[in-house]
Amino acid sequence: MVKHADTIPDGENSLLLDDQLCFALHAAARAMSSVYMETLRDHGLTYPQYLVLICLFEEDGLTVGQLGRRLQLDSGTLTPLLKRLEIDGAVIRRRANHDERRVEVRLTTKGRGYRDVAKRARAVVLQRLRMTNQELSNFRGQLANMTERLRNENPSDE
Amino acid sequence: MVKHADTIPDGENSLLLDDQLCFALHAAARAMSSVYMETLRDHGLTYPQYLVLICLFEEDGLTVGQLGRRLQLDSGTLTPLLKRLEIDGAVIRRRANHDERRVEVRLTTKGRGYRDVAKRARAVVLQRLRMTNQELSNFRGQLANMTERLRNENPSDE
DNA sequence: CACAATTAAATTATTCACAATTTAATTGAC
DNA sequence: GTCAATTAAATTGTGAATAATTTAATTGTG
Repeated sequence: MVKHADTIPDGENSLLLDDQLCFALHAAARAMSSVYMETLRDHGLTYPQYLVLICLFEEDGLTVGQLGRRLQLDSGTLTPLLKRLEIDGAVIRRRANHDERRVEVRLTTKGRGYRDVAKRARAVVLQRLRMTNQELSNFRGQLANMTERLRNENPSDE
Repeated sequence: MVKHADTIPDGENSLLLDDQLCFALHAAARAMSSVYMETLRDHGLTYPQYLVLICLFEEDGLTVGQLGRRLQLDSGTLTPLLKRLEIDGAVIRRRANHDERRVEVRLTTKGRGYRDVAKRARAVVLQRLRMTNQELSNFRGQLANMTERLRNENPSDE
């Protein structure tokens, strides 16, 4: 008897690329990054740098650790990225007075100026997406929900 | 008169991190990769290598270019990745007879053996997600739809 | 046939992601 | 107050993503 389960895309066992949620997610994330880069590259910024900047627009003077918890990135990623932003003149890194282990990151005038670049980059993305605020919000919620479940070691009963 | 539009998360102009679809997407993609890695790392595989392998499970003997079109990756990413898979003994790369510019990638017995690892990795993800096949399929469709719109240079009327 | 244009893959360089280790500052137990 | 434990960031090493360039094979035009 030859089983041909492998050729039946049943959802549970399929390994077909087009059935993979993970591939769709991976592709979407890279497409999103790519669209942001169209605008950002003219200003010498990268997409992860954009994410760091909007964190600082929201609250300036965060430490490396606070940025890392917010963005889910560790110092191995952030330290060199922040050094590049400092060389560019967008931020200043300074050891905290009260605890010299901490490094505080502050926007310069040039750094605050990137706020307009960020808004323009975002506008391009929104124009392409053509989604209503409601749709955007829903989709974002679904993604956040999924992320939370993926991060949850014990799915309810293990 | 002081405008305070910046502090009102209106969806259109907000630069708050939690309002960013892009960040939710970025975080979800990394969380997904992380869960796959939990299983894959025990076998010395990475997540992008997993994606290449399931392409080859679906159709063996693809060329570098065909893999690239399927996964949206160029030779700068694929060549070193495939060399690592070859060193691992999972695939063999061979110039095509009829056109020596092409490099065909074929699974070895060891490579085909990773099919079980791939299924197990996928099972862990599905268990965490706790989504029905219908939900998975819908979500995948939404992501693919979004990717297509992001890739589309001219959104209908430019 | 000869030679320009095209195609396929590889290479080089920059940046990001992440694991593992190291260094330095701070805290806590005694 | 001393010293172990903890915390914060930096460093090191590997792999991946992408742009730009290079090399080699093939195709097409004359």
